[in-house]
Amino acid sequence: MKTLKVPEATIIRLSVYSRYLTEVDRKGIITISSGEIAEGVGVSPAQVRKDLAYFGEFGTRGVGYNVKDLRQHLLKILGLSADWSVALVGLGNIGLALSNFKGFVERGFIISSIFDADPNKIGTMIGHVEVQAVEKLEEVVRQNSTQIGIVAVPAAEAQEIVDQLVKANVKAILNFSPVVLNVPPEIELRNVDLAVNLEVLTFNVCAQRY
Amino acid sequence: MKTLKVPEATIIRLSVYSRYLTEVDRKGIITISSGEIAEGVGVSPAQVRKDLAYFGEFGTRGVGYNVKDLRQHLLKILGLSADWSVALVGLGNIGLALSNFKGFVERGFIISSIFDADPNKIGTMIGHVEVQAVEKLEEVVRQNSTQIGIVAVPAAEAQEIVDQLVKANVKAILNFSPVVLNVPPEIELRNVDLAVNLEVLTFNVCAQRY
DNA sequence: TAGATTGTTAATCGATTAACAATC
DNA sequence: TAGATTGTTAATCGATTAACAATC
Repeated sequence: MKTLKVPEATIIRLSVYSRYLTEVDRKGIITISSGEIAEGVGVSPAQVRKDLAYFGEFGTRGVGYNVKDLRQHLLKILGLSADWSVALVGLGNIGLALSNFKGFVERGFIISSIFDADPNKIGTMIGHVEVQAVEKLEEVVRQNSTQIGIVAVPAAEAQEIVDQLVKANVKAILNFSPVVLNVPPEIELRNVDLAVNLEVLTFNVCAQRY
Repeated sequence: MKTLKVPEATIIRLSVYSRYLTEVDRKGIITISSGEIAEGVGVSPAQVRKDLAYFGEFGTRGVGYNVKDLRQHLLKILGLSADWSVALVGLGNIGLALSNFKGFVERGFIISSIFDADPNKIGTMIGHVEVQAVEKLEEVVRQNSTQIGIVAVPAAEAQEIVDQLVKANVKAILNFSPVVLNVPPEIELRNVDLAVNLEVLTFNVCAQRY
């Protein structure tokens, strides 16, 4: 199969389009044009069509796209046809916030296990999930066949946790610790770096002076 | 002044370099080469030198860069020479996590006001900051000359909050709501979209099958 | 048919990489 | 001086934009 490489920026936009289409669908709108999607999410119509073209032909010339249809296609492309089991490691401020985050459940990300090192937290319930000792991570994650790990532990512990997640056979890791992590090339890793986001803003604010 | 446009990817990396240099400096290391920085943060040496070259000549040929020096230069470039006053709007799960996030303080981001709509939260203290009614947002933010707003409110309210922040003269907004926001062009806006991050991962995990 | 909008190609723009002269 | 490493230019690679033929 000729797998034309898809830019990561395209994937991010597809995710945004799909969420926008959910909203549009809720309003009962049946058909939408690339121009309307573009308007709704703040990109150009050409960009929308180009992004979709990586994956097929989903529209009808002269008409546009069927909202429900396109939405389903996008969810399929993003791998969201079925739920994903997620392991959350670290129940500090950020971990706790993530454990309650509605946006994950809505998109089919089910937090099926939670781990922490603090004895006071172990055994407590977060929703229907019991917080477990971090020592059990590898065993539990492996048994659940959990494919995604979310790392929200202090920077100093992050690499150790990631190593354990890799041993437990997760396929992807979302990291909230502000450290550079090493993983084998077949493991998907993304970093969410909150301070960096603010610093891009401050740079731009300062750059306006020039 | 000839303001050569700097890629956003470069700014993000400068932020990462600066944090890495903080770490290296703590170990008492005096000099570092572009190759060592590259190794430490997972990019190429050419990339490091190119990124720095947008802003000047900070190294010595044959020797490398002075760690403390380069770190200071980077902090200056990123606009981190002085503290920034930040207004946090929304004290739900994510807002609460952000209010306690050490990484902000470390880099000079001081949360100087917090707002929420919930009467039960108004008046409570988060550290040294009293939670205020969201109705006071514009007045307080303006009086504090707060330049950065962080939006962590439900999607439905986000645009309204952003409009108020803009009226109150903030220069930059970091948005955690999964909605597309409209701001005047002079306002810097960045979106942190947690679900999108997971979806890039699931796409890539699924794409491995091809 | 006439109008609208897609899918796709070509042109443009921008970022990364490689190579090397400058120089400590 | 010889070795090392920067700063910078040119080459490559990749993504976005513009334009338009295809077609509903």
